[in-house]
Amino acid sequence: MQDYLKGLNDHQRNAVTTTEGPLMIVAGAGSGKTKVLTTRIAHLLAKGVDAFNILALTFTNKAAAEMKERIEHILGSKEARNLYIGTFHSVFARIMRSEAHRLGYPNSFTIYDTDDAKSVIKTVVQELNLDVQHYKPNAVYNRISGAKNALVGPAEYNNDYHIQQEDMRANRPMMAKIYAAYAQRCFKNGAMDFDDLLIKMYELLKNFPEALHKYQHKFKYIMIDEYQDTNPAQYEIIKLLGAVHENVCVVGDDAQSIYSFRGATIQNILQFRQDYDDVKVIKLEQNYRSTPNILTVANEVIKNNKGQIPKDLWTENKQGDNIRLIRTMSDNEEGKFVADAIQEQKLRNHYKNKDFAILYRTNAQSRSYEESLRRMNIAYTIFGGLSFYQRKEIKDYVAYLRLIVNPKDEEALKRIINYPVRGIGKTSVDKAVLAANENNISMWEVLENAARFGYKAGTLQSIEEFVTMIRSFRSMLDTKNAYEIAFHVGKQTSFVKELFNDKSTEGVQRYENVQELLNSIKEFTETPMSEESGEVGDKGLATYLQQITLLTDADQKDPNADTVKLMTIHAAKGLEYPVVFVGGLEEGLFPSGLSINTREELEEERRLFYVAITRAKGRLYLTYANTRYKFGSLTANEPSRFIDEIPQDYLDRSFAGGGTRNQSSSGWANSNAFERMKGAGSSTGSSFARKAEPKPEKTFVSSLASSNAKPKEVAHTPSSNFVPSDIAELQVGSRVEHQKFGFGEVVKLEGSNHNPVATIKFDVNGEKKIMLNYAKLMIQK
DNA sequence: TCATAGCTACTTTTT
DNA sequence: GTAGCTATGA
Repeated sequence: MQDYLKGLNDHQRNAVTTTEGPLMIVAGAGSGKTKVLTTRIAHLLAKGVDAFNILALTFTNKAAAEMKERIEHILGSKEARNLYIGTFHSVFARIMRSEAHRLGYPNSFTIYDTDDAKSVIKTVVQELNLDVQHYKPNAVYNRISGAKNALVGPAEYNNDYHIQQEDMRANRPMMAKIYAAYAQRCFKNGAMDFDDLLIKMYELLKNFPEALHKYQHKFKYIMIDEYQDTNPAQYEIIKLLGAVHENVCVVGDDAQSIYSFRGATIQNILQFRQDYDDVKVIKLEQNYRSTPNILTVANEVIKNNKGQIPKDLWTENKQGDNIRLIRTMSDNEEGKFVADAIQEQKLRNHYKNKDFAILYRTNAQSRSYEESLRRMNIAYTIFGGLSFYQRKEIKDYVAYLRLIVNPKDEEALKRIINYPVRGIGKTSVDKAVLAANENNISMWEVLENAARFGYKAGTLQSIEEFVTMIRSFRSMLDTKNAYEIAFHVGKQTSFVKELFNDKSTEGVQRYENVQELLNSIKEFTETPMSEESGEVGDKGLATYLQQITLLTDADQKDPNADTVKLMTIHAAKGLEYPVVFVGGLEEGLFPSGLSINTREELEEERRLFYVAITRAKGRLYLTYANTRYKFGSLTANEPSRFIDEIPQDYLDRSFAGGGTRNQSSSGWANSNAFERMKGAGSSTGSSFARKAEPKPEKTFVSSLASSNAKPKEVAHTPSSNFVPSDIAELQVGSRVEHQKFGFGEVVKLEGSNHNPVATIKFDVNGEKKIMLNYAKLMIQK
């Protein structure tokens, strides 16, 4: 037997050596899924299969990179670099680089990220003379994305009775029009959004038999990781690609399906068994990761979901500690508790920073942990949130590069045409966009022929200079690599110099970021790629741009650094840590208040909780806070319903509420004087700020400033026991306290369930309409 | 045409 | 709390 097969259990080995025919591996959490996948690929290669004939699709770039590395390690060779391995999006983007022309796109097409896409949507909504407030880019984008992931094109969208009914009910009758206009605009811009990468791939295979034939025969072996998170578009593509050889191997766990908001459907698992003959199913049920305690809790929690694929996850690991459940008074104390616990565990059990992960439902929650960790001098890394490439200065720079590669890219053009300021303002830009639409040409073409469109002499000259400059950059495309061009652009345009001259802290940071960007481009041009280097523009700008758009924040940070890792649960999928903290176990946050309206949504939240629990190898801490700042205002929260689903014998409950005395009680004496000053002009001089603000002077200044700016409003300082009440209990006639406006009486309740509005007559500030979703009100009892 | 200040609306999760 | 938009004055 080959060495690499020795460390596998029977089921795993079976999965690895079953190379021919459709195969479904149902892999429970921690059952060695990645190991099986990588070994299976290594096995194929060892058997003599050509790396060029293997396609492996993963969910993240990180997973792909890790897999490659492991395969190389098993084989001890560089053969793995020739594998087609990556995310659906990146693999298809790579293929599209040489096939897009068949669909009428330039092969140098641009990939629009979510921001670009929303910006285009906004533009088309405005051009259709619709209200952007009503057709919010965010909502429209999600709707269109949903359609695309289900392979519903603009025409079908428009003709589908149910879809139309839905839009009517949502009072968005123009959705189909917007969808069509958006798709057309992207096409005109020579751009694909994330979803297009899938859709266009599908169209390519569906409508171009030569292309289908080519890739069907190229990819003799197909493997798909995280299969439970694939959507119908991905499913159909795989079905087409795998139709000839039928060597399709999918690996997934229905209990870990957490991306239905992105169109993923567990249906794909059921469908798979129907679409192929003789699907072999192998279950991996032995867990190698977690203690029995953690596993039991996870199993018990997920039992509350209906219709799981029957699975019996077990382990031989030794018992371990109970799960710890900690209640704190506030999000800040939650952060403090976690930092303290990390410190304690490091001392007591000799853990390193990298043994800890802090997981949460929303990115916004990272703040309190960050502060506490920083205060305790514990090194940490946050994954997620704003990616490096989403920073303004980087997007600006990249926009130049994008425009050079693809002048039709209107988003890029609009971004930089007047950055740095060159006298082509909003009016001139609007005019160019209009002219482009009227003549059905790109905005760039309008600029190239600006003289024909009646610009004033001064503007015309600016435009011509701009066009000349971009053209000169473009002339470098064929002869220079990405770095050379990027460097040249930075030198020729003055915005880098402007950044350099900005000596503010942010300015320095921005300049450093730009330098980092250049470094990354340099690195890109110097890293060797696969043997297929004959492909179009390997070290060219286009390839570079494609790569960075598909890179997420998580891909840019070192997962092996000795730091505490902070990330959302979504981002933690596939990872494991000796000690895991799951924070914010509160109703409305986890499960999210936006996902408790249907059974399906709630079950997905529960699966998310399952994923969170099963990240832990040895110790698991669950925390929740009684109060938490949301949108900058304080809210009170109930503990999450998921806590009740945990068998209570497995839980050690405790309360971490100490250490705040100096902030609330012994601060009274000092604060009274401070309060009197701060509350000057307030009708409620007796009030006291209960907030444990680390910087009182900030509160002082801002409240002073606001009372100066708005003399009409009398400042109010919330009572010491101010905790917002549940708005559901609000009635006409209720006596309330508002954090800003003071005391008053509810005169009227109106608005929808989702957005209730109360009219309140305040004692000193008069009648005001208050949006209850955002306001902080305490009902007086 | 441009820079700034102040206001508003919003926050799930991600390729 | 903050990004992004609008109104304002230069």
